[in-house]
Amino acid sequence: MRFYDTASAEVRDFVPLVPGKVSLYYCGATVQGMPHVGHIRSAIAFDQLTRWLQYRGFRVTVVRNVTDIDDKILAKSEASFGPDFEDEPDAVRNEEWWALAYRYEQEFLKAYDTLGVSRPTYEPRATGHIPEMHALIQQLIDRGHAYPALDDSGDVYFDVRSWSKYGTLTRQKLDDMQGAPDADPRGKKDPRDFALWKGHKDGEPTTAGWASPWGPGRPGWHLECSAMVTKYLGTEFDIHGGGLDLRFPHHENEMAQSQAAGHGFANFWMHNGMVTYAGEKMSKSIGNTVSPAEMLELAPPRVVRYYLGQAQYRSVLDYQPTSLQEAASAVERIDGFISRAARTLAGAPGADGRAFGSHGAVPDAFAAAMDDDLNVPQALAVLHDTVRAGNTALTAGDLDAARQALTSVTDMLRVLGINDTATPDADEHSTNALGVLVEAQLAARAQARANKDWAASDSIRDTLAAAGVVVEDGAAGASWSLKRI
RNA sequence: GGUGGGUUGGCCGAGAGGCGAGGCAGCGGCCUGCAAAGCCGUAUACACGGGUUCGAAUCCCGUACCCACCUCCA
Repeated sequence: MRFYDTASAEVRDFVPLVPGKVSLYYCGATVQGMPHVGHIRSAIAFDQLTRWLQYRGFRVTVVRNVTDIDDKILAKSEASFGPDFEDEPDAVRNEEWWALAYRYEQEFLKAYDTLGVSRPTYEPRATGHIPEMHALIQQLIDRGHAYPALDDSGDVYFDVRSWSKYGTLTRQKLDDMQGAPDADPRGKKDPRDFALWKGHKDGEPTTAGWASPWGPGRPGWHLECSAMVTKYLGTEFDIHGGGLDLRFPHHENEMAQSQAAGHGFANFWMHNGMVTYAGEKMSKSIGNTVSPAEMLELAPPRVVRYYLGQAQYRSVLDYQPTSLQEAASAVERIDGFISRAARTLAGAPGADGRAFGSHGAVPDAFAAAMDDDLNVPQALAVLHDTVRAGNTALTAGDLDAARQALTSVTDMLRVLGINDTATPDADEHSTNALGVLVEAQLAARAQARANKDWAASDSIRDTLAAAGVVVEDGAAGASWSLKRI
């Protein structure tokens, strides 16, 4: 198994620190607004990674943080008490920062759940880990890598000049970097020094301040992740993930402060590519975001999941208006095979006695693709090839081959997180009112066809189609399904 | 100024020195009463200019354009 490691800028063999176990931390959301599909793509990428590691037999501990305190959350909450607040349609008036953060956290969770992102093992909130952060800050001060602000702001800064390895994650030299735009020294020794602790400011709610040895305040963003990852995964762990845009400064700073504290920290750094819209990065500040909810109006969750997960995780994914339709067609093709195969194989016990959908193994080519830095596009090619082989087997009446393809396809779908489908509609509905009515119509149509009354036959088919029932004629008579997409 | 990535057929999207991944759309065929679904077939694709090589989309040099990060950002 090989993954691209951002720190070494190469694809390397992945060997877990502890045999049989993998520890994975990836950056979740700063819950200051509604999720957009860029956030979800990241979660899907690391969900695919998790599922693949699990398929390979590893016990995976997944940690995804929630940043529930930061400047924007406070600013938005404060604005919500103002007279002209209409930040966005979903915003709520007079909302305390912690309520606002909690509300958006729930929105993220809902989106993750809907799109089949497995729940992490732990999902810690920054505000719940203040003592751990204090300990880490103290450690850095003791080691000479952090200092209380030279002014009276109550901030505590990381001293980048004290850490010679600063910049190694992103291969940048301090002196080549543009000066921090807020060149306001604010009591810093170097403008690039970053806040570990932010002193409480007048006007900020008292609920957003915690006592500390350096005065009341709240944690800096970068520090949260370092403190939490250490609590849940230890001072050294296998994989740290997140969006490509987090490499600098966030991950560079995390790495610096943790390693300066003497931690081994991440063995692998994995970063997912951005989702763009018309070639531009999707982001709140540009205002070109597409929300999961908007996509879910256009396509069912599995199609959205397929779409957001179909590209290799490191590549840019450019959203086009037609993208979801294309994904829908691809998913329909897969589902069509599963439905037909399940229908044909129902009641026909397998040669090896296994029931429909039982767990088997994924094709070697699929496994090889996934092992190679999660090459999902290539894995999907194997999936589609298997679907084709399965369709051919069904046509030929080769039930064993069809069964094998079906098992294989369902296993691949499970790995990719687009499973939980394909209970054939006809079975599902055969005993309820809809099923009885449709079957009655199909019986009438069969009679009309026997009489070669094509007009009557087609009329019934058209009526059913208008109601969302798709009729297909096959060798064993007509079958039907509900139009899904 | 620094750092990283990209430019593949109508569209999406893999690959990375030598059989034209896969999906979507299109076209032709088989099947069908007609459809649908499925299957089969179908493309002078690799930004541009040089070079290396028996052979380059893939390596080297140069050029152009695009994107991301260096500020909050998945």
